[in-house]
Amino acid sequence: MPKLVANDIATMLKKRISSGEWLEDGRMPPERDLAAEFGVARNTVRRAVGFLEDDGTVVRHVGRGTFLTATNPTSIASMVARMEGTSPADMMEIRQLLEPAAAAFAATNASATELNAVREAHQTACDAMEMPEFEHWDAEFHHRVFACCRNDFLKEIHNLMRAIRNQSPWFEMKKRSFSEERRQVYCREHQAILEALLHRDPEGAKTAMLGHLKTVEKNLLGR
Amino acid sequence: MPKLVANDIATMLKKRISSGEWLEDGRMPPERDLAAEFGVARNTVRRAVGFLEDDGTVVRHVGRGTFLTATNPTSIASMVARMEGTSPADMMEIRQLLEPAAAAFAATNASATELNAVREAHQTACDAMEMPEFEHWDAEFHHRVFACCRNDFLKEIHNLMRAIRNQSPWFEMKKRSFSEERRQVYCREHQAILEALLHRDPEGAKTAMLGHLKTVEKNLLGR
DNA sequence: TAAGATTGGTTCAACATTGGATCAGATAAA
DNA sequence: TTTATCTGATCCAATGTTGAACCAATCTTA
Repeated sequence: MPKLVANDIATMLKKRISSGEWLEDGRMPPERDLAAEFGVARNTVRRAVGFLEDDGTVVRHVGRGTFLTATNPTSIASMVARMEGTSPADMMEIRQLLEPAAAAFAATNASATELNAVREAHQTACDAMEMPEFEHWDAEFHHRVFACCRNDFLKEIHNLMRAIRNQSPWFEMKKRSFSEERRQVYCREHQAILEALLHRDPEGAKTAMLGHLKTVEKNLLGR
Repeated sequence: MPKLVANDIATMLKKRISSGEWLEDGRMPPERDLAAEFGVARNTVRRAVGFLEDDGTVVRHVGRGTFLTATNPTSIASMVARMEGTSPADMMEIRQLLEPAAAAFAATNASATELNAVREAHQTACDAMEMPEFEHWDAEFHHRVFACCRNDFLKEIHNLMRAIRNQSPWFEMKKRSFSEERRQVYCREHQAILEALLHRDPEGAKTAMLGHLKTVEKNLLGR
């Protein structure tokens, strides 16, 4: 039987792909380069890459090159797209993971002006009587707490969550669950968080935030 | 050197935009200037700026210039762009928030087949001797732990973190910090996590994961 | 207001790179 | 020998970059 070099090259390529090579832009070297690298004719490389194409590992475009499908550059966009369909239950679970920790960070790290911004958002929310306005300053309160912790990535995750929650199905849900009584509860709970921040009390801020989020979850999901 | 210069220029421009350049008046330099600066033809710059226009980062007006629209920090595209610049320190902080919790979820929620997948990733990583291959199965181990918890949003956040860590500066950093000794330490720590999962021990999984991430942080950041 | 300069929009031809396709010949296994 | 595979080569088609020219909208200046 002949040598089946193409098969070997295909498995080598697969190994290198799965080991993270060419992940940066998802683009493989030209067939001519691979042929030179493996010391083999281009036809053989073409056959090997053809196998990868057959099992969907790779896509080829004339004039452009060969690209990995597993890690194409649209993947970040597609992740965000999937996130947009996040269920309220999942979201609340993650908020209860992140926000208490953020509050604790904030209690130790916040500057005076940042704390002032938090207080201001809290105050404005308490004064707001209309649901959309309250809603906005409520979100702003949480946002400013995140702004206090010195972690940019955490801030961006929160921005992402906020963007998702601002979409229409969420808005409807929040509107349904809104009531004057609940608004007052939220204000009291925000007050507790704020005071813990002002007292530079990480543990207090953490538990106050967690308690608040439990309330929000109960109201939002009705359980 | 191959093609797709326009792609590279587009990502460079995005980076510079999200790093706050040209924020004063929101106006980018003329295409002719950019072409000179990057040392490419204006057509290439036009194509690159065209990409930015496509995803809404920028608007163009004949006779006036090209202007940023991303002064709106809540746009998803700009959030993703900022996340891509996440520092290793920030990333590790968030991993230490999320992954122990995910491990705890996994210990209570995972199905037998999911746990088997985790074990398989662990085993393959332990057997891998090359750095890129170990790296890949290491990441896969963590990924499969996340797959066990029943929260889709959490999974997507982890995908996001993984995508960020797959970018070139991170890869270099991981390569520098890699050593055979550390690989063995990671294997032992993964083993501990896996065993906690198999014993359905949320607290154990949580602390094992946290300990592991502390080790990774120490190795990666050198402190 | 009018003229000129600046800037993005459009088109074109030339060239380089890259995957697609084919063929004749060499090599090795059945 | 027959058959499948690899080699080396050539040509094609699609795509990207370059450099240039010209147009149209806008701004600046006289």
